[in-house]
Order: sequence, then structure tokens, then C-alpha cells
Amino acid sequence: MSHIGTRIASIGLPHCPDLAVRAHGWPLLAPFALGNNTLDWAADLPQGGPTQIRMVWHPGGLSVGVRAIGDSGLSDVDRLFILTRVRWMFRADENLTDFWRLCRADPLLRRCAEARAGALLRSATVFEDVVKTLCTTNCHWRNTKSMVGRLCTELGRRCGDSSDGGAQFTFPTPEVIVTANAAKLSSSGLGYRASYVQEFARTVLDGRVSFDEWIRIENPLDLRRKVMEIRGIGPYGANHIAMLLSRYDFVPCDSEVCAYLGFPPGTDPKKLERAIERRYRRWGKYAFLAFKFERMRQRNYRVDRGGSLDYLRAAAQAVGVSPASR
DNA sequence: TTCCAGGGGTAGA
DNA sequence: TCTACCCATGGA
Repeated sequence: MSHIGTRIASIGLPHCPDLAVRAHGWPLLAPFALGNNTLDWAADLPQGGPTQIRMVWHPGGLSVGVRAIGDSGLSDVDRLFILTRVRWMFRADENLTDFWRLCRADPLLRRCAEARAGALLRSATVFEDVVKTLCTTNCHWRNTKSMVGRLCTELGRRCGDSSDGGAQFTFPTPEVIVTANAAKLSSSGLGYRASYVQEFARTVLDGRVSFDEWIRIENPLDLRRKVMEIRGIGPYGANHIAMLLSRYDFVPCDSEVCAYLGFPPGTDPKKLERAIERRYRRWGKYAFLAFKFERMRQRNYRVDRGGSLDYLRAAAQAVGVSPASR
């Protein structure tokens, strides 16, 4: 394991970073490596190139320490790059006070407000989050982890070893994905999704997709429509991407949601959508967060099926439940 | 071997 | 707008 290197900054947050990391599965995907209250990120710095960045926090604390692992001196440009990305990942500018106000009036989610839960970690770029979302469709979560991991090891740049001892690779840029051999991309586990990923990278490079424009869209329905213009992104994917862009109006209807609401597998998605709309109507633009944290209270909830119970312990306890005992 | 998963595209009615 | 069929993959 590399030693801890340059201290970059401490970023204050309006919400709990520990819960932002532990409340969902995103930090388990490359180019992240989750440690004990640490998250390593394989960053591709504009001037310094591949560099491991370590984010550190205390459970219950409201700040994230940021360090660059190794001895390489960082330029001002790289420092600014790192801080901007880390602030984005941890949603440092997000205001969840309205969500917490609703939580305080709710017997189930009252503790979310006390614990300052609600923020969910996202990737360093919107591009990366869209590609990862494409990798969640029609496959097991373990397959998603494998797909994203192989995408990084085969097309990313090697950074060094993470806290768990494994090599870390950066997430491939749109340029690299566009020029990658299509057959190789497919055989790296993406399967039929390879053409979707490659086509998306192409639209990003030629400017047909503008993430700044997505972020500026006010009406969540318009954002949904815009995102669904990407081939491979349907209603589930669009809702998921909207959530990553801090628009929580819609719940991504997947097999988990279906099971949670007590519907049999294969239930008509429109029927599911209506059920969700009825159930979370009073949460308005925070419907997804209400669903997310309500589900976390479920006794057998697991952020990462097949993963460690320790991973979700802090999050589950913070919102008022004992960890799953399966 | 078969089934299924954090779905979605397409053709045809 | 709805339905049927197809799409790779990998673990159980």
C-alpha cells in the first residue's frame, strides 16, 4: 500500500459523508476502492496524469479530508481539478433541508434528518455515471461491478495500489472508449451494451450531448426526456441518471423496487410507476430519497448483495434500524 | 442446463 | 400505444 502523501484540503459538507458513501452501491464500482472510512479514487489529473486520491472522514462527521497518495507534487491546476471533482462527488453544494423537514414529520424517516442522511456519492463526471448506469441494466449487480472494473483495467490508466492492495485504474475517457476496438469492448463483459457505450462516448465528444445543458433543465420531465435520447437509456436509466444529477422526483423502477413494493417479478412497469407515485406523492421532489431510505430500514436490506454487512451497518443504524442478519 | 438480473430497442399490429 | 421478441453476460 502506498503511503499517505500530500494533504490537499478538508471539505466541509452540509450532510454526512459517511452516509453518502455507504447508502448505496456506487462506491463499490471502479475507479473507487472503499476502505475503512476512506475512499480511494483513481483520478486522471489534467497535468499530473494518473494519481490516487484518498478521501477520509469520521463517521458522523461533516467533512471530507482529501489527500494525494504518493510524492508527486501537484500543480494548482490539478489541485483545483481534484477539489472540484470531490465537491461534485460528495454533492457539497446540495441543500437537503427541505427533505429533512419532511423527514422530521415522518415516523419512519425522522432519523434521516438527525443523521443528515440523503446525499449519495456519485462519480467524478456525468459521463462516467451514465456509462455505469448503462452497465446496471439487465444484469446482476455483481456483473455490473465486473463490467465497470474490466472497463477500467482494460481501457483506463494504472494509478497504483489501493488500500485493499489491488491495482487501481482510472475510468476511461470518452476519447479512449470511442477509439477502442468494438469487439474488445464487447468481450470485456459489456456484451450488447458495448455499442451503446461507444455511441454515447461519440455523442459526448462531438458535442451532441451537453451535461451543462442537462443540469440547467428545470423541469424533471424534460430532463428525463433529454436523457432518454441516449440509446440504451430507458425509463429506469433516465430516472437513475436524474437522481445522480440531484433530481429525485422519480424512482428508477428495477426488479428491487418491484420486490420491495410486493409485486411479482415482471410486473408492468407502468403499474409499478403508479404504485410508487401514490406511495411517495407527499414527498414531492424527494420521492426517490424517501423510497431509498425507507427501503434501507427494511430488515433484510443490503446495499451490496453478496457484500459485507459492515458496509451498511453505519448507514442502516443511522436511519434507525439494526443491520440485516441474514 | 436453465434461469434471471439495479432494462431497453425494435418491428409490427 | 401496446405486445412480442431479441439482446450478451455470468453466477446460482
